[in-house]
Order: sequence, then C-alpha cells, then structure tokens
Amino acid sequence: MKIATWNVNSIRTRLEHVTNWLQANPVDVLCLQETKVIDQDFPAQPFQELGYSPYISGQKSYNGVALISRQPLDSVSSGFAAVLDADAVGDLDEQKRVITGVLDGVRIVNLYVPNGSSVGSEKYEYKLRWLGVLKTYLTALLEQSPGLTVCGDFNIALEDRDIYDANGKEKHIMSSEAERQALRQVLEVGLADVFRKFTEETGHYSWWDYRAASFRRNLGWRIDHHYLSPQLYDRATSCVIDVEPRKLEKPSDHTPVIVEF
DNA sequence: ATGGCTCTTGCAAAGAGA
Repeated sequence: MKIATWNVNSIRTRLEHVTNWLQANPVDVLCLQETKVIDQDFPAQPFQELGYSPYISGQKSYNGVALISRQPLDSVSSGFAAVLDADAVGDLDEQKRVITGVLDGVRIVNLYVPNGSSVGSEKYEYKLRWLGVLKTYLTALLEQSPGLTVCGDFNIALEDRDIYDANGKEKHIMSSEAERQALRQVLEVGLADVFRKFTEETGHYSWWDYRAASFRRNLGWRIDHHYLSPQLYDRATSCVIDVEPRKLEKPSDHTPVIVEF
C-alpha cells in the first residue's frame, strides 16, 4: 500500500499540480491538507475522472483535509468527536483538521495540526491543547485497529536534523520544546517516524518558506510526517519526499511525502 | 527582520500561514 501526504495550500489553486502528480504517482491514498474549500465546492470530478474517490472535510478559507482513495474506504469519519466524547473535544472540531478511513484493514488518519502562530500565543496554546486531545483520539483508534498509519502536516520538526539550521530556534514555532514534547507524547501511544527508518542524515525537508528564496537554497523544515504502528512500521519498504512539485510555477510551499508498506 | 511570499475574501487591505 502506498500513501502520500501533501499540504497543497488551496486545492482549487493547486488542482492541476495535484491531478498531474497523482497520474504520475498513482498512490492508493493521497492525504491532502489545507484544501481551503467548503465541501460543496471541492473539485471532486477531476479526481473521479482519474478513478479516485474523494472523502472530504472542509471549511471556508482555512484548514480542510481530504482523503483521495483509489478504492472505496470503510469507516470514514472526520473530527475528534467521531471517536471521543463531546466534552473531551470541546470546540476543537470547529476547525476541519482530521479525517480518517480504513483500507484493507489499515486505519489511515490524515491530520492538519494547528500552526500555532508564535510561541506563547493563544494559537500556540490551542496547538498544544489540540495535540493533547489527538493522543486520546489515537489511543482509541489503536485499540480498534493495530494497523494504524497517521500522516499529515504536523507543523512540528521533532529533531534539530529536521531543520536547515536549528540554531536559535528554541523559541521558534514548530521547534519549541513544548511542541516537541507534546508530539513525543502523542507518539508514545505506539507510533514511529517511518522516514527515519530509511534516512538518517539532515538536509531532507518537506516545507520551504515562500520568502527569501528558501527552496533554491534548501532552507527547509521536515514537518510533514508518516507515523506508523509497529506492525506497519516493520513492513514498510520506503518513505520518500518528492521535491519535484515544489519546483513548479506557483507551487504549494509543501511537497508530497510517500510511504509504502 | 514586527520582514520576505502566497493564499483567501471580496474589491482594498488584512489575516493566516510557517
């Protein structure tokens, strides 16, 4: 099974990039983040014409996630409240950041983790709170499905080698210790970063700032991840970052990451 | 570098992203 994750920064603006990429890279499931469109306006037809079924959870202007699957998915749901009690979820489902489905007994979770704006801000506190509920959510799913794969834009670089230059970034959003700690606690449910099963060195990134010619200079961050439960991690045969879409005209600032197991 | 660049809304300029 091949699964890709890609923050497309507006599916309507990026539609041609995404459909072209999918034709050239016919993965089983493409997990999209930041679709930035309400469900009724999601461009489903171009994917259906390629033989894919979109499962979507979107909102106006911001956020939004989608699963684009070659085979029909089972048990699709969006939001934390599909799994957790309403009082545990609170207001966190107002932003559309979670969608999941099952393919061949494998539970696939697609996430758009909050950005957090800046360390100490209200949005930062929201991000940490969101990660706390995510752990509860994944714990519940793992009890149902020992084959669990969680991917998406995590907006966190877990280690210094995931950043082009980690110096002075202790108070930076995406690399602060509290964010890293919150993500490590999520992974304690029994998930591992499959990219690092195959690649140890630094210099591999999934996001580059639009500004300051960051991509040309490879000033990037690895913040888009695939985390696998042990039975899938052991089976995994590759996890690669495809930098090609980042080279196109009017690209997303993120590029796809593909896992195979 | 309280920036830069790109997106959305909605028609100008501001918020959000990371």
